Amino acid sequence: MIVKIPHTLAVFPISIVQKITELSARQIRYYEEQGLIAPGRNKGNQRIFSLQDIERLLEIKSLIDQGVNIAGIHAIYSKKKKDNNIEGK
DNA sequence: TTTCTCACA
DNA sequence: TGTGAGTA
Repeated sequence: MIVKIPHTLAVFPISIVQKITELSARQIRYYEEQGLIAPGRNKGNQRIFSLQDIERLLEIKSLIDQGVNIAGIHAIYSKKKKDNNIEGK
């Protein structure tokens, strides 16, 4: 049987995200603090990331590598939202 | 053991 | 950003 898993389903702890994105837990938490990502929380107040969160983190990572700062990334994401609105209509 | 928050280098 | 302290 084939089961479709939504990328929005958050189930990964920060240790897994750390390995996949190659970012430090410090950076991941910092980017969340800056509003770049919005992972959920489990009962123990621990962050739970979805595939979408991980993909966003990978994109942020590449941007940081290119020398883009938090403000710059914010600008890029707000622009994307705009583009989506345009193409979405 | 692992993750969390907070504070300091 | 990294790291240590004290928790849950």
